[in-house]
Amino acid sequence: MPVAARQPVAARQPVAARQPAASVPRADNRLPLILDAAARFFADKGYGYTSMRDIAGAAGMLPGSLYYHFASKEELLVAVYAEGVRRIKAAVAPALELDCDPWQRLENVCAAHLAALLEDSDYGQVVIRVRPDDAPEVGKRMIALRDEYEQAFAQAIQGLPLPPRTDRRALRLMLLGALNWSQTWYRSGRDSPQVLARRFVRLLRDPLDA
Amino acid sequence: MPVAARQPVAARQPVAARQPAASVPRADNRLPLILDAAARFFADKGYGYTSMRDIAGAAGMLPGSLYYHFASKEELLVAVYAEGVRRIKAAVAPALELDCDPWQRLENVCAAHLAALLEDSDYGQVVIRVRPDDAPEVGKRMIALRDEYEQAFAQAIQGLPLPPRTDRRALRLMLLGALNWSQTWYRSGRDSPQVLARRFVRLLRDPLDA
DNA sequence: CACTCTACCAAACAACTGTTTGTTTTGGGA
DNA sequence: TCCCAAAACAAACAGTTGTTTGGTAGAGTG
Repeated sequence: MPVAARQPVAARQPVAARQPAASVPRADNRLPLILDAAARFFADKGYGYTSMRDIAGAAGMLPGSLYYHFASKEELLVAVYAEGVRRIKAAVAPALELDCDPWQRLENVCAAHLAALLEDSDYGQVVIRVRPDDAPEVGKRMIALRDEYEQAFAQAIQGLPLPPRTDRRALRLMLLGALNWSQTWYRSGRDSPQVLARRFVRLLRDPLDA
Repeated sequence: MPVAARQPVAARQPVAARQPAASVPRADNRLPLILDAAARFFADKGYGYTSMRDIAGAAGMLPGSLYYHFASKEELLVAVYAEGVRRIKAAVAPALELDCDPWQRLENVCAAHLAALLEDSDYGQVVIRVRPDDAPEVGKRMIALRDEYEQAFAQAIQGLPLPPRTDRRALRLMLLGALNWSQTWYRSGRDSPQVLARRFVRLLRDPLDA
């Protein structure tokens, strides 16, 4: 699937600045359209199973035209991925800052995380679905982006009043894993993210040993 | 990536039976080699990112030769997938049948599940890594195979002495999700499956609310 | 020893891949 | 109005993909 591996030279005039003057983007810029289309395909077919032609077609343009905006397919992926992380962070942030019971806060954070992952937009799904090593050239950047967010999640766990010697790292991995894996079995219209978050947190909070 | 989509006609003489007599397989059959190679590639590159040439090369034969044993790439995948499910089931079965404390049994089941998933062989990893919809033609069969196993897992949870009105379904989804997602962050040589299983089960069992 | 399938080789097929190149359209500031 | 850069087109490139076809070495059986 790496197919070509010709020199990735960078696009003609990427999205970066120029020498002389303003380099003002135009109003009819279809870049957001490209990102939306890419996000949709990456989310429900996966990165490798999506071709540049799929994306270009959905955005109403020709494959080659994408390379005016992105130097490569992988660069397009990071753009979508970064936007995905940004959205998840934005969805979780309010819940994180709300001043209330730590357990309630965690539940809200989980609910926001789930909603961003399962319902809100394709961007969020991309972050969970696409593996960094699907795009070797930019994998490290993707991991960095993801870690950045997970730190925010860790913060919600750090605030919990837990018994001494509780393994907070294990707790984080367990909860985040359970949430992320829900992409596998979740069906829209049944239990809402809010309800699921409540159940999961309650399972952790309450003692199950009779 | 579906590339061709020509008529899948089925291989010349698949692995099925013949009309006249015995159809005795030969001793130097390289079929297991093919399966092993496929499992290895599927496990660490993913289904779509693995080409028939990759597999054939690793098995020391030509791409076309694979079609003597399998009618298509997707059929090869189900074969590997089925073997993967079989191995996970086999790994978990002893723990499931052992007569002991239900919580201890669950922990053992989780440990076996994790070991099969992370360390034992590539076959197990394929079951978690490859999504059924990566292979549309055989996706349903893959789901059926996976469900078959998850029922066994549900059995371990059914045996737990839980407080009334505990949501066993949520508990199963949560635990299984956490275990399966571990493929993302697990690094061999650090905490063993046994240790991880113990931590996870304990987090559920003990009350975290101080 | 002759025969029969099993299991493979060798070579091609058409479709599809990411990407490049040169050219053209078009919006917005001067 | 002119003009330039932004943004897109049109067409090709070289390589990879899953798969098919016809042929053949060589075990295993009688």
